[in-house]
Amino acid sequence: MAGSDTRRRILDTALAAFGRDGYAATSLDALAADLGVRKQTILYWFPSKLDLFEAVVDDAAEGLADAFDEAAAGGLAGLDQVQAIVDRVFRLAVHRPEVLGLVREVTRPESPTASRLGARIRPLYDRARDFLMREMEAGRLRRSDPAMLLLSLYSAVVGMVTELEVQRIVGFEPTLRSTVMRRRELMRFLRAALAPETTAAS
Amino acid sequence: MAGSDTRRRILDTALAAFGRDGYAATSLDALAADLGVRKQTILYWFPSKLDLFEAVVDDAAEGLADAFDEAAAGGLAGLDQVQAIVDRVFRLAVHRPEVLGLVREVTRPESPTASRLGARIRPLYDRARDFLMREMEAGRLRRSDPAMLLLSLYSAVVGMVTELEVQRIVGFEPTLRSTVMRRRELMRFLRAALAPETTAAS
DNA sequence: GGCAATGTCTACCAATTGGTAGAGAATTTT
DNA sequence: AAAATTCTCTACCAATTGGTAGACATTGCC
Repeated sequence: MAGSDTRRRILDTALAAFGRDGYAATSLDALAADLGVRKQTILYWFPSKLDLFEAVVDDAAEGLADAFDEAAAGGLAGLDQVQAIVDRVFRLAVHRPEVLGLVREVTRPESPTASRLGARIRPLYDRARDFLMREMEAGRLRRSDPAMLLLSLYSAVVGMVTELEVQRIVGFEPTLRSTVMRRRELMRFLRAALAPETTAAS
Repeated sequence: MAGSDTRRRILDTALAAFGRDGYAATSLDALAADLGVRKQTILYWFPSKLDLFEAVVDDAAEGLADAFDEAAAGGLAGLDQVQAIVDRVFRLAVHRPEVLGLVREVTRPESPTASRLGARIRPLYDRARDFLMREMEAGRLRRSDPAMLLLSLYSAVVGMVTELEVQRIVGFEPTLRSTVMRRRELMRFLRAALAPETTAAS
């Protein structure tokens, strides 16, 4: 059983490293040093660096799917459901920022595994789109192209969560408090954009 | 004069490579091959890879600043000004996607040059914040924390523009038409979020 | 023409990279 | 206890990395 524990530890450490530094900037030697183990142990569990990366991507996708499932389990509707998902993603981002870093890493044009993550994410995407369409149909969300809307949501959320460094660059140090404020601001933003028009349409 | 032309070509090619593949995944040899030149020529113009990267960052920041200046030159107000900037950034993203790829690259936590870009971007940031505050004051934009709002805007715009690959992953191939639609969708989003409340305040 | 400066090149180099081969513990199975 | 399996290790390796030293060509200047 010690073996599969090693495997688990490798996956976790690799996720952190790939998510933080990117694929190219992460060397197996450095990873092994972090783990207190030799590089060859990593190559025993994963035949190559790319295989390891793919396993990490699968693992991260699973984590994301779980987070969504959890947020969707409450059976909420409309903006409340959106809020629950945003909350959940933020929680994930706070205590495992590497996951979203990895998403960012894998969604670059040259990524050899973009299609892999795509396949893993696709079901989530379809579910989310169905949800949005249903809610629009029911008049609980403003009507618009759900695919486009999802991209907007994705960009806003991942952007907001991932680009913490921008915050630092621009002068204010990210604290727990400021993170909470960011989430609140994002929700204001989303509410304003998603709420069905209550008065006259323009 | 052939010399400074080489320098210019190196900067352009390096910007494309760093923006597309990231710093670590870009080798000087590959860059040199792209340029039809030897690596040592690059090292003649820029003493080290990191120096080259910093020069590229400066160059990109300058390009961004120019784009903003151009968009701000019209002297528009409120949402019209926001729209002009979004339009301009989109145009930049369409014909030089590497610039925003580089922004993404440089805004990761481990980036050795985050502070560099920060210093270059800071004036733009201050100007934008002043603009937002003025417009809120004048009642032309919904009132909220301008710093937070700027981060939201930044995330939404860069996210939307940069994460083209997500679009691909999720199934629809980015075309010029779809890019235009994305911009329109983003503007709807922003208008909804930024427009001053015309009816009762909550 | 001689000369200095500029710019690109060839020839290397030490360090690091991902990866192979296989020895040697430790554990499980028989 | 012997044998087989599982796991981690040492010892290498070829290729690539960023970078140095210095030769060679080209240009403009006197």
